[in-house]
Amino acid sequence: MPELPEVESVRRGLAEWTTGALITAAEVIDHRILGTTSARRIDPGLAADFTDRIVGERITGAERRGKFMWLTVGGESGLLVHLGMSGQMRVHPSHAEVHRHTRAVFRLERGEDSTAEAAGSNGPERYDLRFIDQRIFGHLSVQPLALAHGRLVPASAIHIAPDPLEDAFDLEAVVDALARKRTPLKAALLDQTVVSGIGNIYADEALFRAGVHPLAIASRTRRSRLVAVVESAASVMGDALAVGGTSFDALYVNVNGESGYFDRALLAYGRAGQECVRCGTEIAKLTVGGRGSHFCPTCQRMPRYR
DNA sequence: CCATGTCCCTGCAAGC
DNA sequence: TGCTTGCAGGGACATG
Repeated sequence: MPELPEVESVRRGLAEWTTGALITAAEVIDHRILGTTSARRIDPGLAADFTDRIVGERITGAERRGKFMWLTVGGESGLLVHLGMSGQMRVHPSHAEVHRHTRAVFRLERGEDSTAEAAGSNGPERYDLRFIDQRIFGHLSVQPLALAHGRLVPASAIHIAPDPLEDAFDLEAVVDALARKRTPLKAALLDQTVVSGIGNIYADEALFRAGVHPLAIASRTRRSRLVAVVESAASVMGDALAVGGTSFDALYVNVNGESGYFDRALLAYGRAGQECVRCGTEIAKLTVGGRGSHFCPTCQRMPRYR
């Protein structure tokens, strides 16, 4: 399940493989990956419009805010890529066998100018960029860029808060936003308008490391504890990024198809019934905000509110 | 405005 | 053995 560290690993690969490349062709194999949930119903014009907008454009960079990632194309727009829970962006030789869950294919061309057929030139390098998504929770779209929190981001991502790895990240602002939430802290951490990039795995890990119960009400939690939770989220995601991210169920791989190793470092997520590494208590699991939440009942005490 | 609920989608695992 | 059911999850949108 790609969260910030996994998306950043993919972004780095995309930056390396696609910057400066020309998009010479694009094919949408499954139109459901286009647009948002309402738009993805049935709109035959969408796929044609999508490909028309990017074919012939040159990719100038790969950027990310939280779990939203985009390739800058033609200077003024972005090819937004959200991996959802099972999306992958893979770089393949054009002739490579097409994987079963491939939903879109972009043909890229990079390197020498096609006019330069001079001495010893092999011509431009050609390869595929493929969007693969088993569960179709991910999506692609071409968006105008708009200013939000000091950066140009795709229009549909302007409501997203900066993530902990950005210059614009403001710990005090995040804590202020959390303090206004009357919801369980776990749910507030997953709210991408408060802080972006945190998903279910790292929310559980951050709460465990900070020793805070997932059901603690954000607005009733001491600021010092909110700070600890947010700092834990930032550090645990940084640690995960350093080893290429988490591949809990093999749905996440980078552009080269490689998995990350952080699943071995998870202390709470997916460990229900196992012993807490700190105190030996069985890790418990409950549902918060519709998401499975793993925690240690001893290390993460539930406050008593009056 | 804010909080909560529903839906989208597929593959796997558990249960009968 | 083979079916059905439940579960996993991010985010858009609807509802209270």
